Amino acid sequence: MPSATDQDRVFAALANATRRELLRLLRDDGPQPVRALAEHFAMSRPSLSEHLKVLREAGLVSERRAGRQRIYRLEAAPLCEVQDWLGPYERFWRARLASLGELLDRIPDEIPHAIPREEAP
Amino acid sequence: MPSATDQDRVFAALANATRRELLRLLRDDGPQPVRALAEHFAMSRPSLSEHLKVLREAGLVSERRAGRQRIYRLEAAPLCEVQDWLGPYERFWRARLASLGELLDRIPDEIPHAIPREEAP
DNA sequence: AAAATAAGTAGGAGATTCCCTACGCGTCAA
DNA sequence: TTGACGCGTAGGGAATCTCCTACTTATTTT
Repeated sequence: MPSATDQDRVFAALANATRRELLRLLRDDGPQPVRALAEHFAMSRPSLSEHLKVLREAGLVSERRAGRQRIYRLEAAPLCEVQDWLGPYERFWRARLASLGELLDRIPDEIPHAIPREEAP
Repeated sequence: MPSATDQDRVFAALANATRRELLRLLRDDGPQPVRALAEHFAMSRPSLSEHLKVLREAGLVSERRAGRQRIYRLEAAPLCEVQDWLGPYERFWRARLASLGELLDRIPDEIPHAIPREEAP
């Protein structure tokens, strides 16, 4: 029954700091073999291989064989879909930031009254 | 040891279709009590309560008591942070879409050669 | 051909997820 | 005050996640 959707797989893949760091490395340092990626983690290499598998199945990375290495490469298309998913929510945080702005604007005047000192009896 | 970060909690909260649908309902229909939300799901109400708890702990919803109801409300700030996180990846899918665009531009000319008809012998 | 290298797979332990039913707590209505 | 209502929490079961240590497979080097 619980056949995960594409979106489930993408968000689940992103819900782990190790996998997000893998994506960052592939983004900042370009395509790399597993060995090079593994140097940045305390984790065992097989565990890292499984993280890469999760990213692969979410479509977030692709793999190319080169001799006995496998070069992993960032695939950003699913992230584009995440951004599309965020779209309809955007106006909500814009509204919230706007009212925070107003609040901050009012503070200089209102602070003296916001926390009134107690009077001695 | 693996104390989840804020970002872990947000992505994990989003990695479930029920919770994403809850967010959509709060976005499209505004703040609501649990009962109203529950009408849209086949799931038991206590299970839904736990999904709301996950969303609460990710900061994606807030709760206000009104009599014996609890009104849930969308809090979009963490989604704003997701968008910020996406920022550095944006150029990757733009690059990819651009080259897809080029490809599509070439198709009208190349299709006749792309799948050549077999000649009769 | 044998050894070394790169990386995936098997299998398992412990934690977490996601669903359920049963129950407890506070609030409103008779 | 008694009962009904709205919601959360407890506890449990099945599945999944995340890590590990072997082990296998494929390729390159000696």
